[in-house]
Amino acid sequence: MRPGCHPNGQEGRNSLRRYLTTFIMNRKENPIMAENIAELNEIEVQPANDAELELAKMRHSAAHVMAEAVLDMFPNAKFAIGPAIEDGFYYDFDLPRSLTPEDLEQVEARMRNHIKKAEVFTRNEVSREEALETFKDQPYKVELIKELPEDETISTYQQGEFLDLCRGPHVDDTSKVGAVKLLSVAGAYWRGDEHRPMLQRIYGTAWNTKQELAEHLERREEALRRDHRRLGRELDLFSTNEMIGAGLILWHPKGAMVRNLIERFETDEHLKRGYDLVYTPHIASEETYKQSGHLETYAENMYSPMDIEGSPYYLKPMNCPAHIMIYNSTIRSYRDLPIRYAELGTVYRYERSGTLHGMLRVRGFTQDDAHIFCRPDQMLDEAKAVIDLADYFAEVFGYRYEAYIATRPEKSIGSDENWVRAEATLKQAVSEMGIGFKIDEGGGAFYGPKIDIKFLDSLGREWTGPTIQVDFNLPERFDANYIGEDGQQHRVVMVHRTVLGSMERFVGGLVEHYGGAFPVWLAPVQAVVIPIADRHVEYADSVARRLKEAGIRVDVDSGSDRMQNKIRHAQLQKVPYMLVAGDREAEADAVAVRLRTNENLGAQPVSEFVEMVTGLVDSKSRELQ
RNA sequence: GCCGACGUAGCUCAGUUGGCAGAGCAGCUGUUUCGUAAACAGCAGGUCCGGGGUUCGAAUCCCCGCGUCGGCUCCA
Repeated sequence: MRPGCHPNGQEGRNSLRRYLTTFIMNRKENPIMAENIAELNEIEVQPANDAELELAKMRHSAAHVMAEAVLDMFPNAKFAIGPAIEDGFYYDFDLPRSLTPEDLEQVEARMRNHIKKAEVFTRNEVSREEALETFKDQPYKVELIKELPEDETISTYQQGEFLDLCRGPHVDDTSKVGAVKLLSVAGAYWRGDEHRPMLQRIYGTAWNTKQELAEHLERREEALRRDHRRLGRELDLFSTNEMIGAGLILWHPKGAMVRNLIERFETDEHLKRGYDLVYTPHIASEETYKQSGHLETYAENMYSPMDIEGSPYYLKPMNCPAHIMIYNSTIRSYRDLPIRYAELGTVYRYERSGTLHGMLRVRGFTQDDAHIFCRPDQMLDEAKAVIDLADYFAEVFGYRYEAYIATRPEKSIGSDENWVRAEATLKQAVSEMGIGFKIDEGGGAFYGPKIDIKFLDSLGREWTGPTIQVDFNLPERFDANYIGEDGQQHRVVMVHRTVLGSMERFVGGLVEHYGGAFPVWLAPVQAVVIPIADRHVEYADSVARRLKEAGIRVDVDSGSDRMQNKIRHAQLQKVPYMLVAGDREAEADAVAVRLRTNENLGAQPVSEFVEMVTGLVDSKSRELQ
């Protein structure tokens, strides 16, 4: 965490990438693990049960088989590490040339050969000296051996011609490796350090049966079909533009409608829950970020300053300094607290070009930001109230979620007393809300502990959700106080929190969660009226007028297409309702209601349809009837 | 930022050895007036990502830049 304010929550979107990110994070945070290099060459996943352990063992063995195949093709290959990961494995190689997709096919073909031969995995324990001698031509292995703890047993595994430094375990022989498919080649820094050599990493997936492999590949296909970048274009929600610039989102009318509906909902909800709305500028003077500490520790994420009559000003990367200024604009009494400032605050952060990703990782975005200023004794209730809000939003959007409490990192500021109290308070808040949580040991910001809530979407993928962070830093830096009952000045407690994160990221995630089929209350177009022939257009228009009066977002498809094609078109746009209007309907003041689920509800009086839809909208139902 | 791949019509893509810029869908126009996922015909649509170079000639080869994608790093 950086100093200053709450996180933007910009994690990779797919499970593999997220998994790896998490893995690397854990390495950094756990020096004992990080020292245990041998483990790097084995199984990175934390198996929950025996079956998962067996699967991970098989996948790790698959990595060895892949290395064997690569050795066939490149006798001088240098080998780095090849662990099992979620759904599969990878191995990093240093090769004389870049791998092509054709190479990948060849590696896979050779792997199948080795698997067919049932080569036995043979374990050998060797001394450090023997190991160094054996791997003297393998600089990465040598580095690993040298860093193994003194008392570590060093073992090697061999199958066929391939010998690797490895602690195991492995399957008995290569025939036990299941259905394998190589997925991609990518660059990866040796030991994740951008100052060290770039290796070539081959990712593969491996399953016990062909059937499971096929199912996994189908899940990948499904994720691809739901990709918000693809749906964003197909449903005309947003775009980016090379001229405008990378990482800057253009919200088209339909995407803007979805966003606006969410913003209205969330703003109303905040007002109901005692937040005050504020607006703050997009730029602020250098002084601001000197005092907040951003220029000390967050400068690399900030854009170069612009000159205003000789003074440098910065595009804001966070909203908190401005909010704290509003707090400090007058003397506060303990009676005024808590004060909750909410703002859909648009911030700009420099992200390196290679990290940009659709709407999920961008350079300009709008946070549903809020800062709560309270007394220490109010922290518990405030934290609980935020959790309650998060729980409500999760329910409305149909996410399950998991909570993590991130505790004090080694490098941190603030008194022990403050930390102990804040951590205890956050734990108590989560417990009292009846929510299970995991501890992210040492994962807190240096300026305070936090609660992270991860949303789990319809495909079981994790998304950064609400965060609640206690901040001991900014109130100090900006001398933010209140007058207590004792007439003395006291340091105010500041809590940063977002519930949705950023609108870009949240809507992007929501598109994938729903697969583009928004619930009725969020659908940019809720219904399309489909006149069967030209003579029905007038009636269709009159239906549309009545629906619009009732607040329903409706289009009339009065083109010359046949009804079938109009239905197809509305269906592909994932419009919830297709209202067919022909002679029979015009006669009966009705519409024939077809759902995007292909269900046909038959003819309904227009008034009945309006009632049904407004009911579903008011309740924010995810059902269509 | 780094490694690799890619960039041709709104979208998906083809384009041979360097020799006239192509298809399907979408769009527009006309015909058709149809009962639950694609009527028929015609027309129009191009800075072949941008800039520079090689060449008689560049979408094609070379260099630089921009963007996108898969990862790494970063972010959390």
